[in-house]
Amino acid sequence: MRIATWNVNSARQRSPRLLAWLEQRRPDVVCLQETKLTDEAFAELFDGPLGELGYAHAHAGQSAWNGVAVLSRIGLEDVRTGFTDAPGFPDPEARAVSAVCGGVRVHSLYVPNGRTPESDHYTYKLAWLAALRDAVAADVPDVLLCGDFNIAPTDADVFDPAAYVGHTHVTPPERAALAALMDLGLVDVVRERWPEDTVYSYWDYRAGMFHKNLGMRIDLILAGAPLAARAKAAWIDREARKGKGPSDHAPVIVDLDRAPDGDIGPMIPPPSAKPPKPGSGRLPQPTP
DNA sequence: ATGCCTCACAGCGTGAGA
Repeated sequence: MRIATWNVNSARQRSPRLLAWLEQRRPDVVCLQETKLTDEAFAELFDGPLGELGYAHAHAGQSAWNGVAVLSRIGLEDVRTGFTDAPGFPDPEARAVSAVCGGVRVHSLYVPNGRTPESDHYTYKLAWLAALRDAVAADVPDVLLCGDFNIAPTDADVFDPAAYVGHTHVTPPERAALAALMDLGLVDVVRERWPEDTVYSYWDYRAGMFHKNLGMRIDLILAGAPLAARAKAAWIDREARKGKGPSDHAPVIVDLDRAPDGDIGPMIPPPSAKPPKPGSGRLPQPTP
């Protein structure tokens, strides 16, 4: 089961690349952000092409700004637009949609940008994240939170932390809000897979930032622990950021292994088990 | 070449993105 999330920065502008990418990567479930389309416009543009590729879709949009969707070719049930007590700015915005796909509730999220730490939009961002946490708590652990979080979880997720002092995306309150969300029992599957690596999902269009690999990792897949344990691969598809007419974000992809049908036994020896004598096994021994 | 910003809406500039 392959799940992906991609801030496409206008589904209309990205249409050819999005459809080609779906054919190439064949994800089972895709979360989109910044479609920038009304539901009617999205349906007019994508009902046909997505149907041909085997995807059903749930879109929550508005004119010009925001807009999120879940695409699935493994079932799309119990669609929910927005979430309980989601704050607006001041009116509700199209920043969240979720559906049950293959037995998992998948959320496509576009967290408010925040603009500057002094702005009303920043207050809105924190309130939105707090409400999201309360709203999704009941979905854990069979849940995937996918999307553009507009937060770099740690300084390792920013090309130059010094360049972002005083800016949004890296402030302690934003990171605390993300941490509170993850404290529900969610795992950042890409960082878990690449603990020491430089991995970014967004690069500014300007000044050749992508080509210098000066970016940020702000697009995340947060998985309930049992789902995270099934992750066989988790990566950021930098290929989709190359070439002509890309989004400024790259897709994030996770491949989940099939759920075990029954008890497949412990994956590691219990703590009480005696470790084998050094040199007694065929596997290389760890070096201190 | 991975190659130096893009998008929407308005209406040929402006605000937003992060």
